[in-house]
Amino acid sequence: MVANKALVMNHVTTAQTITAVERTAEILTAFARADTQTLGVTEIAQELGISKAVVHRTLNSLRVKGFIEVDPSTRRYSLGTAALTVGLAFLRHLDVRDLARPALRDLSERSRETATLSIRSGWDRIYVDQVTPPREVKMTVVLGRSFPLHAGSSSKSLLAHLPGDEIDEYLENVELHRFTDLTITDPSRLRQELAEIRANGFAVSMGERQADAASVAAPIFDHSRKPVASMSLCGPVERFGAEVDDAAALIVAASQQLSRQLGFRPDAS
Amino acid sequence: MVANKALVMNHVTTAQTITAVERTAEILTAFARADTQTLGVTEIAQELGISKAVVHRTLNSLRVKGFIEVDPSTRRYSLGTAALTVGLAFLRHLDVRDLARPALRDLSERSRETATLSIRSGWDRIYVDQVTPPREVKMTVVLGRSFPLHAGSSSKSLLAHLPGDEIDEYLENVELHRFTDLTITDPSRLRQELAEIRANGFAVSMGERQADAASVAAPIFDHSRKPVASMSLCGPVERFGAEVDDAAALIVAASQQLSRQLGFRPDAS
DNA sequence: ACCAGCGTTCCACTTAGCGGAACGCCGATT
DNA sequence: AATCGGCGTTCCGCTAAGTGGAACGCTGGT
Repeated sequence: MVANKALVMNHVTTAQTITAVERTAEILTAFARADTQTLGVTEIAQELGISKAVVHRTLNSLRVKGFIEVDPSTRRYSLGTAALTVGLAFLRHLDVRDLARPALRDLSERSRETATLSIRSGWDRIYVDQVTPPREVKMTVVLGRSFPLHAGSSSKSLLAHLPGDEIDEYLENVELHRFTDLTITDPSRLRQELAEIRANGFAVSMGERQADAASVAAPIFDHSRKPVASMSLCGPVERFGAEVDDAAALIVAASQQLSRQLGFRPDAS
Repeated sequence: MVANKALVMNHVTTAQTITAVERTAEILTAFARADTQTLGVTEIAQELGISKAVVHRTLNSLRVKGFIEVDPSTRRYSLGTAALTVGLAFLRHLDVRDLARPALRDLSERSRETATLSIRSGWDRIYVDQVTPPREVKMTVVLGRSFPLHAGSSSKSLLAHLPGDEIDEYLENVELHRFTDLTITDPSRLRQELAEIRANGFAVSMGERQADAASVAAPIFDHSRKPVASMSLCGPVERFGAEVDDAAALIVAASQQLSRQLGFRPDAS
């Protein structure tokens, strides 16, 4: 017999999560976010609003499993090799990366600039690969770092090709964080820009995410016609400005071929 | 029963760990170890001996934090982008990798074989980088995968240069797992081999870890004279057999230079 | 010689979460 | 179409596992 569920409802809704696990995830993420290699117990506890005792025990548990290492002399903690093993396991199953590697090399060689690959993850994108040219002045991105979908050409090219309702959702829920003076923070202006990007087939950014960097990007679609990744060419803004048109042609051709390799079929409907 | 419990309690109270955290680590590691991209709840629960309910809630918590993704149609789980972000953060702070990159390229180009870099982690080593030659038949290693310190040339070259008491500890506590027919599983024969490796300055393996692969490796020392990493050249056993001497000379020179760059100073004491 | 602030440990309290069992759903089989 | 095994998911009472404030012992800076 099924009891009356309404009666149970005044109880706290049964959380289908475990706080200790979420805290673990947050602590690991804190190490990834930090610009210093090591973190201290108090530092983490304050940043995440957890008691020192809990942070310490969590770090200890992670240390036993190899996700965290501790320097016995300084008593400061850093990421361990198990973190690497798990991260690279993710990469190993990322087909688009292997597929894009030759294209990135080719793009970088032809343009003599940096070629990057990002994948979408929720309202973010993440750099997963790059090929840099053999020049003294060049751009380098941080692999694994995530950025929101409104700033920079890679981001915009992904956002532009999402279904309309998802774009609405993004514009309604995500604050358009200002990275530089040139970041587009006005939703209606961003909408206009996205329409242009769809018309052109590529996105351009001149210092929207990083002041001294310019880039051109185009999306990569999978078999279900969703934009899953994005390739870009990028470089220092002073010299890349003149290269935009050539770079755009290269990046569009390369990304279309990759989409086809992922099973994407353009149609007329 | 009650008295028994009290005894167990007394023994366990000193453990400064949280089981939920350790389980989390084990579940993430299970994804890295699996050869399939996705895992199911029951599958994980059985492998790790945890109840399905707990696995489900843990996965759910990790999903919220981006470490795990779920395919709604198949209800199967896979690693998420946060795992990548954390793993690459580890890599970002790994100085030896950046330092070794040019050397790996040079080694691979000169030998026309695969050059690899491993770092030590406890009683294991982990591949963190490789450069492969542009040939049809070549060797490729799985980055992020860990192997024990007794099998293969990279492993042996690290083990050989540990302090004597640590070698003893390894031989006493770690079972010498047999990977192939040629894996050295006899402790005293391994000891002999390690002495030879120290005398030569490099280690050789012909199919000890993988039947059809051969390799030559030399250790990289840091400022405190500890072997922290190892470089190898490796290839298919039939053709690499003839190249061993040349490869050994290359790898020894390169590894010694890297050690110096890490602050290692050889002395006569 | 002195703190200030760190990482670590302790301990009584209590609540978070465990897990056996039940549920609903899906795909394979007949 | 009907069956059914096995999956992921959810429920709920019980309890041991974990929490966190406070105390401790270092260590490095002054």
